[in-house]
Amino acid sequence: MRYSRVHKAQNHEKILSVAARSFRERGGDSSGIGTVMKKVGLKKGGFYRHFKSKDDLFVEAVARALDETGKDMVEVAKSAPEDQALRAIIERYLSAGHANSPGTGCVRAALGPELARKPVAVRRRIESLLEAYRERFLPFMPGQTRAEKQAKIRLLFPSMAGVLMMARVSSDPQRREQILMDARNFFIKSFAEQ
Amino acid sequence: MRYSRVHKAQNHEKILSVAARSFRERGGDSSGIGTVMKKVGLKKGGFYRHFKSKDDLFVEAVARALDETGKDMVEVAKSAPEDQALRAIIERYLSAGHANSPGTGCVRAALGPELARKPVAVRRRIESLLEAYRERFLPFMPGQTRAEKQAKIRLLFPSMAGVLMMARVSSDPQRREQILMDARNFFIKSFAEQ
DNA sequence: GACATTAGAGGACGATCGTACTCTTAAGTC
DNA sequence: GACTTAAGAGTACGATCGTCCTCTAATGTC
Repeated sequence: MRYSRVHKAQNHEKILSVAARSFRERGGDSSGIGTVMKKVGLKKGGFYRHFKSKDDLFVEAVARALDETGKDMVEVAKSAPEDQALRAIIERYLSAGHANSPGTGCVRAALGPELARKPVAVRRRIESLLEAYRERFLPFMPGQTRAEKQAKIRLLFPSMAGVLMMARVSSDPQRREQILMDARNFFIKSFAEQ
Repeated sequence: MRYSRVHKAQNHEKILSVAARSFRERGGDSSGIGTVMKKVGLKKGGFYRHFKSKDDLFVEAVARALDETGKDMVEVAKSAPEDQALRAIIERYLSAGHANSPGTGCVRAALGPELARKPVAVRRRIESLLEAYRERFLPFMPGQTRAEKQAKIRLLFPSMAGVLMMARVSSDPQRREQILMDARNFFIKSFAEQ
């Protein structure tokens, strides 16, 4: 039967947030439409009233994830002493908490190679999402020109994502923390000091 | 019918090298046993004469890939002037060629998050493969102690992998090259100079 | 209040998945 | 040369996949 517009909007929200988490936790391929809908509490029959295709959901979920993590990270930066903002960002990104919860963490570290394999049309949409994400961090980056700051962001986040993603491979928590600590020191020294 | 031991060994080789490429190109989930066997020229019926499970093939394929890329990278380092070895490694890793051919490139950048999602037993096997990989690069790393060199390798490769993986998302070759170039400069300055 | 629209259920589509059998027939062993 | 072993084909298993269709009943519109 037909449901109200607000009811639909609520379900749309739920699908998006469940998908954003499920994709990051299991990977896009292992996280089917059926599974996502079931976790929302719906049957898969109604999926296509909300999204044109799975790739469409994927992009929307990535957008949602980037928005959430970006917002969170900016908050962390803002609540730090002004000259410590970037350091706070790095410490948060390379924290044990982030490493232990990919489902609510950075899209790059959870889905990077998968993004690269998507068809060009999808990739272009994702690129612009990433650009918007980077934009948020401009105020916290050192550097003279805007281009200089942008270049640093384009280097810092992917690098940290690589470290985080490989730290997650490690099965030993102690070793994992060691890796993250070394990385924090390195990135703080390279980006946040002077 | 039964085939000879050398015949089996040859097919084993073929399966492994096809899988190593296919996994990196399409991701483990999108690269099924049937597809791999077909590309080898066999039917999937015989697969389990060669491997216990798909995860078993996965680990073996990762081993193969790490061995090949490690060997290649070490060669690059060795054929460079001695004080330029690490620089040569970085330049090769962050080259357009590497970015454009994930199927023959670094496992981290192609399968990173997927590795992190595997069951612990699988992850442990992969960890030790990565350790062996890192071992190869000890001679080319600056640093006083062995621990110091190891720490640098454990930081450098994942970081570069992150950059490479995100560069692959970019649909514009020029932008991609810009990202890689900036990263080369950064990593050379941070690791290969002084 | 009549009427067109639509959210979601339910089910079917053909494909592909990983795994596990049997069967044929040649290889390896003695 | 008789006998055991095993490589690979072939097939079947139950699941799951993304997508599309029909049906229902309530919603939004006039």
